[in-house]
Formats: sequence, C-alpha cells, structure tokens
Amino acid sequence: MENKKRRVRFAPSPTGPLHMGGVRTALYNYLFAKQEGGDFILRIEDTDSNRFVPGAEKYIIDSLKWCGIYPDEGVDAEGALVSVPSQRHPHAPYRQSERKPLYRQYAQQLIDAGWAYYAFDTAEELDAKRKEAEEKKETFSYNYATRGSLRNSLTLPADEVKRLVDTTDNWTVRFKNPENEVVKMDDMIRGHIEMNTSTLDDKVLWKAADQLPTYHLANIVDDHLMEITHVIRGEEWLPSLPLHYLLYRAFGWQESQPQFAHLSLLLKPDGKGKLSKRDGDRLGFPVFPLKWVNAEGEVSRGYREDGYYPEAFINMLALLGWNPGGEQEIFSLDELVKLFSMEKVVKSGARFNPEKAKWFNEQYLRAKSNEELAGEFDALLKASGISYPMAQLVELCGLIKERAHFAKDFMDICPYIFKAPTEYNEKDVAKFCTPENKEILLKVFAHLEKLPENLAADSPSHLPAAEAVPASEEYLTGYIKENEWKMGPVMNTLRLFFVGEAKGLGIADIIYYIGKAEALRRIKAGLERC
RNA sequence: GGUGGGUUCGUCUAAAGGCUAGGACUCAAGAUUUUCAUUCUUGCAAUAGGGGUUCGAUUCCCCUACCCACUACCA
Repeated sequence: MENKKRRVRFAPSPTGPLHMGGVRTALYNYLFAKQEGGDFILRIEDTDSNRFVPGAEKYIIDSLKWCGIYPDEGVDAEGALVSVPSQRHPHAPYRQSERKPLYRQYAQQLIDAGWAYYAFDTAEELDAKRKEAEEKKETFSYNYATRGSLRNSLTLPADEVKRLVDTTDNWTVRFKNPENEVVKMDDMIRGHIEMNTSTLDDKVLWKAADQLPTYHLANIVDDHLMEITHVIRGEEWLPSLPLHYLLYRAFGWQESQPQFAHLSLLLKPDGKGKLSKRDGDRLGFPVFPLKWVNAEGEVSRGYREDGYYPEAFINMLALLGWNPGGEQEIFSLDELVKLFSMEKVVKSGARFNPEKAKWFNEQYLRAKSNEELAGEFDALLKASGISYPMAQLVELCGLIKERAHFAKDFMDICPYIFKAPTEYNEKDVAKFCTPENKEILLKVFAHLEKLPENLAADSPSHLPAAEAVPASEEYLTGYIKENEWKMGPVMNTLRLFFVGEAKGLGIADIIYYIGKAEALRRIKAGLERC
C-alpha cells in the first residue's frame, strides 16, 4: 500500500472559473504526487447538468497550464475529448458525464447488498418537510429515524417499488446509513477523527431524472477505478468523509482505499468567512488566476492579466497554509516539489493578504534579467506606439525594476523618458520656480548646450564605476559645484522641468535616456512657463 | 440549532515539553541619496480565557469563548 506509486487527482466541477483556493488544492496535489514521481490526474466532475457553465472546463485547464501544473492523465490540455483509454489516458474518459453509464451498476450493487435503497419522495415533498421542521426549530434529516415513514423501497411493497422504478423517473437511490455506529477515520493533516453515523443523513447517490450519480458515488467509484492513492481536497469535504469511508466498505474496497488529506480554506483578507469573488471586487485584487467573463458579461480580473508572474502566484499560494520550516520564502516549483510535506500543512484557515501577494511578484520581478524585462517593456511601448532603442531600454529596466511591483507598471514609473511633461506639480512649482533658480537654470542651459552629447549626461548610473566619466567642472555636477550652488534646488528644478514634479530618476540618468536635445527643449519650456 | 474542524504579533507563519517566543508582509522612525523610490538600521506588535498534568507548558488533557465548514436529487 505504502509502496504503491502515488496517484492523486484534482477533480473540479466546471461551474465557473477556478478560484485561487482551487488552484492551491491542485498545487498541493501536484507537489505531493511529483515529489515521489507519482501521477497527477485531472478529472472533470460535471455530474450536475444544471450548473454546467460553457467554457469553465477550458478555463480550468488553461489556468493550471499557466501555473505550470500539467496533468499526467486527464482531460487533454486542449480540452479535447478523451473518451477512449490509451497509453496516455489509461483510465479514460476523465469527464464524469462521459462515464455516465458506468455508475448505475455500482448504485445497483449497493442496493443489492442492502447498502442503498430507492427513494420516491419528490424534491417538493422533502422541501416541505424541511420547512415544517424549521418552523418547529428542528432539522429534518432523511435518516434512520425518518426513512421508515417516507416513500421508499424500505416502506413500499416490492411490486409497487418495481412499478415505480420501471415506469417513473423522479426517484433516487439513497445510501442507507448504519444506525449509531462510530466511524473511525484518519486524515493526513488532522489526524484521527471519529463520527457517529446517526448524525449523518442518507445522501442521494444516483438520480433517475438525469441518470447521473451525485458527487459522493461518482467520486468514490472513479477514485477506485482510477486507482487514486491519496485524496487531497478542501475542508468542506470533511463532513462527508464518514460517508466516503462507509462507501468504500459497502463496495468492499477498503484494502485499496486512498488516504485522505483535508486542506483548510482560504479566508477573506478582512472580516469573516472564506475568500469569495466579491472580496476581490470590493478590495481590488484578483481571486481567479485568469480573467473571466461570465454569461452576463461581468468581468472578473485575473492574476495573469493583473501582471503577476505565474511563479510568484504559485509561490505565494504554496506558502498560504504550508511552510517548510526555515526562513526562506522564495521557492521555485521544483524546490516546492522537493520540500513539500503533508505534515507541515497548517490546519487552520489562512487569511489571504493581497499586499504580500504583490511582494512575491516584486521579488520575482527583480530576479528577472534586464533583457527579459526590456522585452516586456518594449511590448508595452509598442502597444502605445512608442519605439525606443533596445540597448538603452535594457539599461533603463535595470533602474526601474526596483521601483515596480509589476512589469506593466514600467510605463507609469517613467513616462517622462518618452514624453515631455505637459503640466507641472503646483507645489513643486511654488518651491522651485524662484527668480534665483531661474537665473541659475539659464546658465545651466547655456553650459549644457556647449557639452558634447556623450558628456551631457554626466555619469548615468547604469555605467560601472570604472567607466564613469571622471568628475570634472566640465560636466553638470562639477559645474554646479564650481559655482557653489546648492545641489538640491538646482537638480530639483531641472527635475521639475524634465518630469513635471520633484520625483523620479537621477538627473544624469534622465538626460542620458532622453538625450541632450530633448533635455535642452524641456529646460527651455520650463523657463518659459515658470 | 445539530455535527465536525480550528485558535501564536493586524496578516502569513517558526518554535514536535526547555535560551529573551524567531522570520516575512504592513506600519513607524532614522541613515544614505540631487528628489522620489530602492537599500540599510532600528522600532511597534502575539501564544483567546480559565482550569489541570509537569521541575517546566505555545506545545499534552478538560471547560468556556470565538471563528470556519457541513447540514441539497450542488460540488
């Protein structure tokens, strides 16, 4: 059992975009499997025909792909139909809707063994019972106490049951929970758990109306057939664990029953409750890996579109509820695979912190080469119709990457490199547009005009110290010092003219990146407007 | 309401009965810089409460409080 090759599955339901909590579940499954060279299987649990959302399956696959999580088996990366078992897909099909004919025989097997029964109560009848109980401050439960007085194969005569099963189609198959028995379970994260079967209700396993199983049946049957060794899923499934244990027993599959691990949920950054789509809209951060537009045309932002690198997203997600123990926080996917352990998964829910998510991206941004970033920047510039020499763009990226959270911020950090400011910050104008500074700037203009292009910029910071132009009165800083002017006011007045406010890169750098002619134009314009 | 799970700085977490409870994010202060940002230094800040067990509890047990999930012919 322990020596068997690990086989895990991620089994989302295509009812909408994949939540980042779902991505984390997929990630933990993936890390756990890959650590020992196991298989990661992607199965689509589309047994709820009412909630099916077109495009959701493709979204899930694209999301995992973006994160670098590729299934070994399962629905194809292109979402192509995999309905025939093959070497690559030995347990196909991987969509439960395509496995539809399979489940009925298993439901039948449970009925024959006395572990399940037919139930003929309509949804309306049961709703009425629930409402009635609610008014009396009680809870209606379809279980050992009530099943004897409801319309099912335990109470109806055999010929009537046969007639209803054969001629009607709004019946279900329900699991027959044993009465007052303690189910003893083990969870890899939570340890030993016990639950009394009398607190459970008789879950619907199969519906005649659409000839489909519910989650519980489909899940257990498929996990068994697909030889899943470890079920790693969200905490919301913990309450149905006893049912799943009982199902394995009812089928006689205890020997190959997988081990279970229930992950805590991702909580909203503020207030109470689990992280939801609304929190992202309200607080201004993505909840989904990729952008999603629903049928009503509502747009949900995605981490990808917000400018996150998938490595940063995955890194952040991995550390939300798991920690290898040291003080390192930046891990590649490969490192995560090596270090992951289920014992180190945190039991309590993790509140999501959007600030920290940004910080992770910043770390990855800074680790990128200037060349790579320049490629991203160049694409942004081209999109706004700007072309700029690549060699200088690479140098510029070295400077601005320390100022950015995302590569998409590059343009906002230094728009003045590509375009002269159209307006000046009023406070800075009041501070620096003094008669004295104007007089000095007039002289600086004249001095700069005389300098050759390659020296106008003084010593831009991209140059290694050894290649830097030696300090000399010939150049800008030397000229200022020689005249015993205060460096601050002169530089900031220049910056006001170059940038539009007293912020931004060093003056030498700005002159280097905009060129002497443009620098002179901006000083001239500044002096006129001041 | 019932059942189950959980609880260390504001947040993510470390400390598997034993140093002054450590790190990161955020925030604040200082240093550096021609400004801003970066960088560096420093600081603020926690074992939910109460009982036990023990020479010694963040750690083990019990109670309380609070939080979360489930309680569908959804997953």
